[in-house]
Amino acid sequence: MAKRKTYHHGDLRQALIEAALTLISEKNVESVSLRDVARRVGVSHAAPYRHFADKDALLVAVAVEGFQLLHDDLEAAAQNTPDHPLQQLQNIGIAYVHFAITHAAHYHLMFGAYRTTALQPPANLVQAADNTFDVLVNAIMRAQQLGLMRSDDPKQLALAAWSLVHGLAMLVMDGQIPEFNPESVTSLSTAMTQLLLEGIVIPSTPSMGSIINE
Amino acid sequence: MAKRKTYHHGDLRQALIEAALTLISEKNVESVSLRDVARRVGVSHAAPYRHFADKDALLVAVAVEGFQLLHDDLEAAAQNTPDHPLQQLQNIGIAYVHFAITHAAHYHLMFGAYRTTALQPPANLVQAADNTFDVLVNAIMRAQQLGLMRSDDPKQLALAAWSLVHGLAMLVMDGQIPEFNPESVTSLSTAMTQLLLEGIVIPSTPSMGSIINE
DNA sequence: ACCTGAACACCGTTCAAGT
DNA sequence: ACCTGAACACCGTTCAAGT
Repeated sequence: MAKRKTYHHGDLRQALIEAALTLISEKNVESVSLRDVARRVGVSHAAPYRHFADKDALLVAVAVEGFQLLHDDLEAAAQNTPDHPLQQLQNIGIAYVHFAITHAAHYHLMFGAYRTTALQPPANLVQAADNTFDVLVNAIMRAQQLGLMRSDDPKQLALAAWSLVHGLAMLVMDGQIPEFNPESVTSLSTAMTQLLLEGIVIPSTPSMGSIINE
Repeated sequence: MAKRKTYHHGDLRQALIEAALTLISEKNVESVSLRDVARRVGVSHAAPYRHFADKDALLVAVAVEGFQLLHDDLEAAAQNTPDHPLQQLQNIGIAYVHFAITHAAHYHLMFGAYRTTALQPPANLVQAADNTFDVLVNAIMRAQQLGLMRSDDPKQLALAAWSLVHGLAMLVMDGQIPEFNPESVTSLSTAMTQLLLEGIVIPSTPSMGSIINE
């Protein structure tokens, strides 16, 4: 009892972040108010302003934590099959989509939090996203070093992969895809990443290799 | 004068949709209030409820119009090069990203409007999205008929393409990509669609054709 | 330093009442 | 039928005041 009376929570800042995440997971990003979060923590509705400039700043902090979680998931997926870079890359993609689906509200927040007020995302959010992106870039560079992948700019290749899994995750989360049952998501992301790896045109037709270019 | 006094606007419903789109384009989706829209049209803040169940219903109507515009843009892009299905498919992808960038606020609304209250998007919104998606599916089926493309389920192939352009558009709009100047977007979407067409692994290595599969 | 409570200018939504 | 104006229960944010 004595400990808890000390002007609240020891670390109100972190408590607010965790409460926000909990509430967002229970409902969705848009319908969580800053006053909700304060109530949840047991503090007045003005108290958060001692730790965050405004509601957006709190949401950005939650988003940054999300990118760190995603980064760790992707790294773990990469470590599972370090021997085969192409499998590794595909596993990263599958883990990416899996994270988005199982942390839907959090994931949405990660890419839309700042937009309430600011036009550009804050620097630390972009930084956290870049760190995550680098897991992809590194896997692609390893594959290139082994001669398994085109020697294009690895950032370009990684952007294609990121776009694919990000778009797929968004479409699934937004209910735009019929096959939306949680189990089929893995097979779906497996098929999609496979298509990007191999290409969707007929591969073994030497005579048409240049038709696409120009 | 006489005409405009007739209990407002003739078609208040359509006037609200257009005013909402204008305001959303000027600011962004989140910061536009239903009362703003009513003010813009010159009507009381309760008047919209004669035509829409709630704010979400109005936003969904705006989103449906967005999908119709996008559908028409994609069809136009497909008609430009009807002779070569692969070029056609790539042009559709480029036009898709171009639409998203040039109608950023509208595009965001199309994929996030309903989420304020509902968990699943309303049926007419999904229908409008499906019509747009079919432009992609049809282009892929034509390419398949000419033997230019894998004979996988065309919906699967179209989903990969949709995921790619949707993800790319989202990342660009969210400021997550360094190369975000408007001119380079076309070359960026050209490169990305090209990668999906051709694949990102080294194409001409017959001995490793089965490594990716399991 | 850190938090509170009242206050301000807004919301979305409802509903009796007007024409 | 279609719209209004007041009212309700909320917001995000600010700020003097308390400990």
